[in-house]
Amino acid sequence: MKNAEISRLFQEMADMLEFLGDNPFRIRAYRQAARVLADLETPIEDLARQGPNTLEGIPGIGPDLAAKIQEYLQSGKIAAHEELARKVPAGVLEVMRIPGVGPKTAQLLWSRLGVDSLAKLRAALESKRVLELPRFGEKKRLRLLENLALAQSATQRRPLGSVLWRVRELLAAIRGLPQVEQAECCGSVRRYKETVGDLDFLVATRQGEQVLARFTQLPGIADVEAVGENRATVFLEDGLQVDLKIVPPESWGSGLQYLTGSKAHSIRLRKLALEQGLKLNEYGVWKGEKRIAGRDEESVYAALGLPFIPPPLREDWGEIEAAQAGRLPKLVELKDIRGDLQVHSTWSDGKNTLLELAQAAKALGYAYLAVTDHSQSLRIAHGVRVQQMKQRIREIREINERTGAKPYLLAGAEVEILEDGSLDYPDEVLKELEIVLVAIHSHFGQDEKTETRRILKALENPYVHILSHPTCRLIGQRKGIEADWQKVFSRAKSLGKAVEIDGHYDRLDLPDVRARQAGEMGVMISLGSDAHQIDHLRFMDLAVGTAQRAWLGPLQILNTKSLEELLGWLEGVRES
DNA sequence: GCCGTTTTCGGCCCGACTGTTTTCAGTCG
Repeated sequence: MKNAEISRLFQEMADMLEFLGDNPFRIRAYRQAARVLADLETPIEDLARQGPNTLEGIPGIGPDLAAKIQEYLQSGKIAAHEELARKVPAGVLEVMRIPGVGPKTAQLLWSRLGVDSLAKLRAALESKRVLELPRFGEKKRLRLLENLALAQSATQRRPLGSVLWRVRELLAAIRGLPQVEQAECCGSVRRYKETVGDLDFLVATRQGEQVLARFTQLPGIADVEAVGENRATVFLEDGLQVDLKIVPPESWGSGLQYLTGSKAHSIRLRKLALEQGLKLNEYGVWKGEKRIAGRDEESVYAALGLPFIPPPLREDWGEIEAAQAGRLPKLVELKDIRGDLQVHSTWSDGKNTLLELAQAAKALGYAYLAVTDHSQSLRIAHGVRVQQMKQRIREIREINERTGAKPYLLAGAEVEILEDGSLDYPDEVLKELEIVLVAIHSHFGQDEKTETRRILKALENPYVHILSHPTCRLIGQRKGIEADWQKVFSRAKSLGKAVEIDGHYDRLDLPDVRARQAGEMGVMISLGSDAHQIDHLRFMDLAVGTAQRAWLGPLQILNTKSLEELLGWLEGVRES
């Protein structure tokens, strides 16, 4: 799939055109096309095969860019990209990525001081030669030096789950400030996007300046980048950027909408407003000078003739059209979840005993919990040996008796899919288990055909219920395996089996786009926290958020079923 | 460069903050 490659080339072309001072709307067109390509679920080469009209049918792709995509697919390059690369020194693009350096500054630094790398930028800043440039003073010099250091340490987007505890802490601190009427964390966190670039907090208050002054003093804040009347930008000790935006209480809803984004979604809304003779900004929906909505988010959408669109859908992935047509999905919510279908105990690599897990699950109000310890060949995780299995199942039953099966522990396993697609337990063991997950933890490097065959073989074992963390990607660390997902999902569908969204913070696997594809094909989706200790059970929240981003409703999710329904489903899989 | 039940040409989302200015350019979200 070449979508990401072409998207990156268009992005670079936009950067280079910007550096050269080209038409800003042309630049925007390249960025828009880059975004659309990156979000596309279908391989662009499949669409290209259906003829030129199909490519031009993609919003944001016109005749020119369609031709460039074809050119890349045929020749592996885009002549216009190479043409631009000849005019723009390679290192200039990374200089432009330093916060505070835009195209104009980069152009100035390059043409006057020959800056075409981060090393030369540092030298120019440290030697103070930059002060010769127009609109360049000492403050700006120091700020850029600081940003350069920060950029080189921590500007990567991080997994959502790795910042959530920080979000809760900060939100509590902000809500605790005097004069704060309402506060929320917005941005990609509120949309449950799998990675987070920065944190965006919104506060409703009439005393913005006082709130901002206190906010910048909160513990853990290492550096204050900017503070005005209405917003502040700070950095935490680990380099994470945090923005806080102030709106008056009557603008709380429009402020939420604005700060939650996504940018693409907001731009669509603003255009929609203009078409209706209205204006949308963070302070409200306006008819001339008069604010006609903004107190809450529902009113903002209503003023534009739309039902409320839940934040996880706000990506311009068709949610606005669906809203206009009255076809927004009813999304699964955390409160619909009756149990967790992937957890690990001390029988393998988990930190808590079966009993502790049962008690923690009870506190969450779960009706059931599938204990899915690793199978024997996963030595690193102390996989359960065949000869231990009888004893383990006996202990699970004992605990069910002790607790009155509240919650009911299902005897399960996360069974290794071996290199050739065979499973790590013999069928005699599998059939003793009430729920069988299968997963890949090794031999990731196989080609797409081999990997697909491997997964299908595992799925076809009659005792298997669920394909766990299917792509095996680790966010920011491992790309994941190549497989023909269309084939995998279609086989899962015909076998009546489920695929999982693993909510563990570094997995979120299936990813949103793939989960949406599976859901559209009618495959049952199972949610698991993949908890290895009791406080990881809350990763279910991330699994649900990802399911929402995949447009999934409660009926498509296996663990919204009651215990009886679930047991019936599990048996049904084996009978068919 | 894209797009169009107002348009095939003339538009293209909107506002805040900083630093260096003396009214605003550049950058960012």
